[in-house]
Amino acid sequence: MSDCSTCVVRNRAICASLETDELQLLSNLGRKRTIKRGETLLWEGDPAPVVANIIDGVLKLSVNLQDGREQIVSVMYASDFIGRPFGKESPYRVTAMTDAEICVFSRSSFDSFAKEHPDLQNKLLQRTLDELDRAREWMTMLGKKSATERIATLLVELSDRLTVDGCSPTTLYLDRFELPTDRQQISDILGLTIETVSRQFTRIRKAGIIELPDRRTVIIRDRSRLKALAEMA
Amino acid sequence: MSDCSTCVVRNRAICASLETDELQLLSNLGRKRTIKRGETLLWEGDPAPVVANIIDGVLKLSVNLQDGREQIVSVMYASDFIGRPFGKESPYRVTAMTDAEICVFSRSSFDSFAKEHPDLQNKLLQRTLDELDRAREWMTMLGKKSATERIATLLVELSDRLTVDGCSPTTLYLDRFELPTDRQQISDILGLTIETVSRQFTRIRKAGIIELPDRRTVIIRDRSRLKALAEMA
DNA sequence: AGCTTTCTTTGACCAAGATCAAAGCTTAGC
DNA sequence: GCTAAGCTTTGATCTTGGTCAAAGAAAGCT
Repeated sequence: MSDCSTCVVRNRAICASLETDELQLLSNLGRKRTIKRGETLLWEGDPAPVVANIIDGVLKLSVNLQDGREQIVSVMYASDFIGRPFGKESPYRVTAMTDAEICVFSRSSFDSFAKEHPDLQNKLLQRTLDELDRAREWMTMLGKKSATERIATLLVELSDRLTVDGCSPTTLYLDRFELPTDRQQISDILGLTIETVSRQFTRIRKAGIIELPDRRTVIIRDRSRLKALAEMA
Repeated sequence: MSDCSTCVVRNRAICASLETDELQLLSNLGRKRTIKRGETLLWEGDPAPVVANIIDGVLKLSVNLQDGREQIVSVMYASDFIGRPFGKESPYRVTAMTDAEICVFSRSSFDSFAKEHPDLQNKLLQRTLDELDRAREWMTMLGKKSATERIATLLVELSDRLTVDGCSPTTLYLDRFELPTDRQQISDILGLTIETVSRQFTRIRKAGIIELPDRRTVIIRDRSRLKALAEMA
């Protein structure tokens, strides 16, 4: 890879745990790669030959049931870490929701590098714990929340995580952002159908809480009411 | 703590990554503790002062919404690791579903011990990754599966994880086991209501797939059909 | 541009599961 | 043993969100 020191996620990705010279070593193992929207990086059941950092773009992890149903189990953003280090195969499919740029490592070389850099491993552990917390929050949504609550929750999360550079130390929420995906995928994230998603968007829009100038753009007009919707009914 | 070397989960818990002398050190930091069914070990939002290994019994992690709804986000069994090492507070409540025995460490002492034992940390990372996989499988269930599929999935999982000693190398399934909990909690695990859970139990029983000699006991009569139910419709 | 394809919205209807209510069973206490 | 307090099951009805179908809008192509 050319140069980690100028990488836009240098200080947010797991690489942040490394000193300059260690970073150089890791840098030799990885390479930058772009993937097009819709392209699948890892298939479920693959020996999962790679792990990666997301430099830019949005990717999804999904579980696909045999009858064609798909559940998106995670949406990953810039600086997130992708893949299954140490042993196991990837139990889910990893697909780009937008054009994306990632920094790829072969799993075996990453594994052995990690084994020798406890700080990196510690960072990875903390990230995985955070990811687990996020997954469990999502479970609560899928298990207990109504359609309206789910849409509101997703919009709040996106306006939080989709910040242009993502690294503002104070939490910066965007009031206008682009949905990284079409209605079908939103429904797969939320465990709803496309029609229900559409109806709920219309409902929240008519209530004056959001605006939808075009199919991809969301403008939040009343954040506190949106948050209230996300929390209860 | 008295003696790790005779601990029943010695070879399955994260302690398995330690040599005898290291184990002795860790052993000095921890202490055994019993908790009664229904007792809560950690509250959400707590500074989460402890982490623990489960020696025996079943515990649940739950998220409680303000209006009283509860979603159980994980069920933990013997040898599982509980708590949030490194920094963050516990975002969920940890409660015993059965009487249980656990091995507790103060978080600060565990954290510093872990920092000095990369093998332990590596083990913890692998466990967390596994736990993340489990959580995401659960998400698929909550997002996409029908009531019948959910019950069947839970029964298959319980018959797998509730093995008496849990350490058979070949996968041993139990055909007769005790539900660790009442119908209410089953419904909170599955994202259903208590009535739906009851009706589905009746349905599967009448189909001859399981028997329910009393409210807590389940006997699996036709595992392949149960598994088929768990996978699709 | 005009035409096709794909995505989104809206409507009418349906069904799975929730809610409300009551009756059976267990369990625990006296 | 008897009674009271919980669980659990069953039934009747209602609601939310799913399904089926068609009309509108964008985006792509020639």
